[in-house]
Amino acid sequence: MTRTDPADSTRAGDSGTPSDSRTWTIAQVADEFAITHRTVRHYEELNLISPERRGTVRIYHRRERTRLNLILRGKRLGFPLEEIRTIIDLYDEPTGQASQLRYVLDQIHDRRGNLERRRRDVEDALNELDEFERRCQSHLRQLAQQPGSLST
Amino acid sequence: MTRTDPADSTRAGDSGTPSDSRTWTIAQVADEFAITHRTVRHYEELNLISPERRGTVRIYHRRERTRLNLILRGKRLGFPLEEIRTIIDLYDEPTGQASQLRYVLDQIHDRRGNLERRRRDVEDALNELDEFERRCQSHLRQLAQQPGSLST
DNA sequence: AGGATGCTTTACGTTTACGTCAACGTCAAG
DNA sequence: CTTGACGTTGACGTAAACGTAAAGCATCCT
Repeated sequence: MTRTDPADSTRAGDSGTPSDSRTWTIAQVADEFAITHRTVRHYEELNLISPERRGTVRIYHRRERTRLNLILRGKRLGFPLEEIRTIIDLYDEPTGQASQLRYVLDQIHDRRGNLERRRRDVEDALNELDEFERRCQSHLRQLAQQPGSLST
Repeated sequence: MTRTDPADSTRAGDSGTPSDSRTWTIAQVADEFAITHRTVRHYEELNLISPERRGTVRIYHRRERTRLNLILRGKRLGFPLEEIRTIIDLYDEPTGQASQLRYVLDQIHDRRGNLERRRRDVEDALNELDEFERRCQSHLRQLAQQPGSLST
């Protein structure tokens, strides 16, 4: 029950412990993120993460954990993995040239449109749900005040 | 380009034209909702919609359009079709018994939790996107004020 | 009459996102 | 040294959500 939530902030500002060198095994990340080894490797196959290799074994750094957080949130939001990859790749690109930066800004614009529609969809769904609940509850109250209610 | 948006309100209050009897063919609904025949029939196979049958041909009523709106929004939010089915089925159940109503209210509770987390996820993603855009733009301004900028 | 169109069913193909073995390497503990 | 525990690479399986013919009716148009 005491699950250490792997909520990394995207930027590390903790200079007290220069803990940016911590590493994790595949079992540890799979466990903390509540996914399987297979899933972790699958994300690697799709180039969503790229852990270090010590010989043949995979070593996961903070960077991979940050990416996994973004991946899983993207999944919760229903994005396909390929799309998620392009998004999180966007987040840590060199951004050297101005043309490149403008391209990135374009992408950001598209992403925002996408996310804003999702937000509207969520809001609408929640509002409908609320209204429906009100109707159900008023109906339930009516039933409670009528005969034949055996408090089933 | 002049696409009639099939934005039905869930409840019909338009008593001027008792247009609740309009019907559509599969081609019409597929076209208006920008999906294929196959998709429409697929939703029928999964009991997400159940159009009338005139002989062998399918006739779609307002009810099907309402459901299609809910289905497509559910898809945009990343819900699997089976889950969508249980949700929209919930919305038009008999709700006869009190026990049934309580069950429905329970389901509503679960759904709301789910949707609220999605909302948080969307908000977080939007906030990160905004911050990232600000960084990109400030970076772009720096580039514009330095030599070597050939306005690529 | 004879296409051309539109709708139908049947059925196999495809993509995504993993699940599930199988078979093998490796390293510390008994 | 061998037994686990943990890791690795294939490679095939699967469920969801359609795509994509293929082949058959029905009707409408000229």
